[in-house]
Amino acid sequence: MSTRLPPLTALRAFDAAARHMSFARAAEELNVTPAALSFQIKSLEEHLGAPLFRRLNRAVELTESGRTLAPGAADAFQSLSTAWNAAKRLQNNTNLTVTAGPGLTAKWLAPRLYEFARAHPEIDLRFSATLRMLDFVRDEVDVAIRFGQGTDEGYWSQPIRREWVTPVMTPELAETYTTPESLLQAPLIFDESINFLKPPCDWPVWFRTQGIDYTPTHGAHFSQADHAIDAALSGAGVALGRRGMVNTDLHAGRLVAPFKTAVEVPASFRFVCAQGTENRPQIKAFREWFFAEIEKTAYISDQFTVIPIEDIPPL
Amino acid sequence: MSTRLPPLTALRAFDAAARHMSFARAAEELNVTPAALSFQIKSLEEHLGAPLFRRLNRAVELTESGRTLAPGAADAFQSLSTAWNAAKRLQNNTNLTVTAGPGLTAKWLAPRLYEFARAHPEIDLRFSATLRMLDFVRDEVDVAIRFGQGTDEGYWSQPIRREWVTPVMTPELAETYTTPESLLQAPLIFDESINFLKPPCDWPVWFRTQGIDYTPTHGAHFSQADHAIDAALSGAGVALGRRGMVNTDLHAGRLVAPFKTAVEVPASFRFVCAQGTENRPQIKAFREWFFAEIEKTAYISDQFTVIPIEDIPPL
DNA sequence: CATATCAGTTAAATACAGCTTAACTGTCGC
DNA sequence: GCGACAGTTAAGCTGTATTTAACTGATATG
Repeated sequence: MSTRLPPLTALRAFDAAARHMSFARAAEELNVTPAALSFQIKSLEEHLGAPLFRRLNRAVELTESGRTLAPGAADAFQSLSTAWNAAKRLQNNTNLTVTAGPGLTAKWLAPRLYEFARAHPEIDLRFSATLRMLDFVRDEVDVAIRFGQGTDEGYWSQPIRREWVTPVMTPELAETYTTPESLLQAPLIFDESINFLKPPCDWPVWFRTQGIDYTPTHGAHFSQADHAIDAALSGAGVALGRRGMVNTDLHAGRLVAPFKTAVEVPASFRFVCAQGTENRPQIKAFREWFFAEIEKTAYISDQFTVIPIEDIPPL
Repeated sequence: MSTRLPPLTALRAFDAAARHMSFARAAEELNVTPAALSFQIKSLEEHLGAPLFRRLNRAVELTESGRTLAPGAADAFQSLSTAWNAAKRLQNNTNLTVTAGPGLTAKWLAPRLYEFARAHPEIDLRFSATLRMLDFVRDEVDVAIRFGQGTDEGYWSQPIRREWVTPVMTPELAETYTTPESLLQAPLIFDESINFLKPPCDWPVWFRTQGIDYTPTHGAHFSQADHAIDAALSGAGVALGRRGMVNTDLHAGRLVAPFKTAVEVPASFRFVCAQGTENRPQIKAFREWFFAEIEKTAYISDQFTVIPIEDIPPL
């Protein structure tokens, strides 16, 4: 049990030697002479009471003891290294790495990147577009914009206003499809990126708000929200657009939402960062800019009657 | 990235301080004076460029940097410690820890413990009865006797002869239930510990080998094999006994298996240890004793017609 | 077959990290 | 106000870790 640990530098030397399977290369990695490394390994072997390496002609190989120790040692130094880097990163107030889903990154963050850079030239902003749930330390990320029904326990989290979906299309298409009923003839575009929601939030649900019982079967399906919006932008059809994904295009007039009923999505975006980091200069700057930027297109939401999904009558 | 790590002793001091939330207790743990610990922390903070602890009146608390570093450091030293202990354990040739399921431990290993101890007085044998799949390093175990359909890739593994099941009961009950058909009236005992097998290996399957279509619904159910055998031993009914669990009692005559048909179980016991440890003195001694002991009751298997489960005709 | 080279070891000298003792600061509880 | 407590600081010592330089023994090369 409480067998005290051997000298840590010796363990680090062993780790390097085991990873490289060469004392010479290990010595190089640690910026010491091969002699020093040889001593370290020898000292460790004395502490253990058994050899860790079998010295062969021009190579070394691990003994059973070495093979037992090596993986744990590698893990340990890996873990120390990431943790230390993460702590170092906190010292840096000019870098900021933000992760968000591919859709939001493409449709909301990327188009505004230039504007943020102009407002905060001292901050080097980076994006990491992934859906993977994240570990701020391991993934070297400072801020996450997450969408879903999850909770953010253990993190600092600020909800962004509620999401809704409503049909969107190019202004040209809007001249043809002027009533909800006319959409029954329209080419519909499906965004599967929010299929995981319960209750679902799809075309049949929106049609129900119009008193229409219709489950469309044909149309283009996209696994990512931004691709669905891009298809709508190209005039390919009518998409059920999520607020966060389409407000930029609605604001610019590239898309229109002719029907003034929207379905509230039973999930929301949250601005998430590690507890206690919310006031680091670059995170605070980004957070304030981010929420101010959202407010700029808030007026769009006011144009809609947003119906909570549970208030929609089944047909 | 390649930010070199700070002095490792300082990191260890930080780990201890963060775990205890007290420099004094950390110093005690590391067998150094509080002054030394204070210097270590200070040195680490200089390397980092930021404080790790906030010094309060009579306590310390972690800063954000400290909170970022602490979990990784704790993991790292934990990992080092287990790996080191595992390597140390390899030096010890007098201890042997064996893990097996509760059933085998109770019905096979425990009754033979005394015999092994007499044959190998120099070896201190310990049992760890658990079903959990194991990590030899983390769980401080040398040998595992595992039952199942799994593979043992990455380990040294030796299969034990095939398992089968056949009805067993006390000699007294055997006077009443002399034919397979008579079992339809017998109180049956169910061992649910092998319910996970596919295809299943239960009463209906054994009855099919006798041309009987019978799915019993009543009877005592046990989640562990040894409890089912204990029930049979007490005369409470007829159990479907697994070879490994009942051969000791059959050999001793405490149980009898009047019907000479057994169903081969589609899974087997394996003797498993870490690669390269199979010839450590105590493991080799145990292994040889173990397989020799099994051979002693091998004659029992010869008394049965063992039918592979896939050869049993469906009814 | 001699020779250069490569990987690791050993010896002796040295530098410095890390430790200790001892005295000090500030706070809390009595 | 006093003593106890938690952590800090200063000065000096100890021993670990490192370097230089020479050595071993195996392998490749001309």
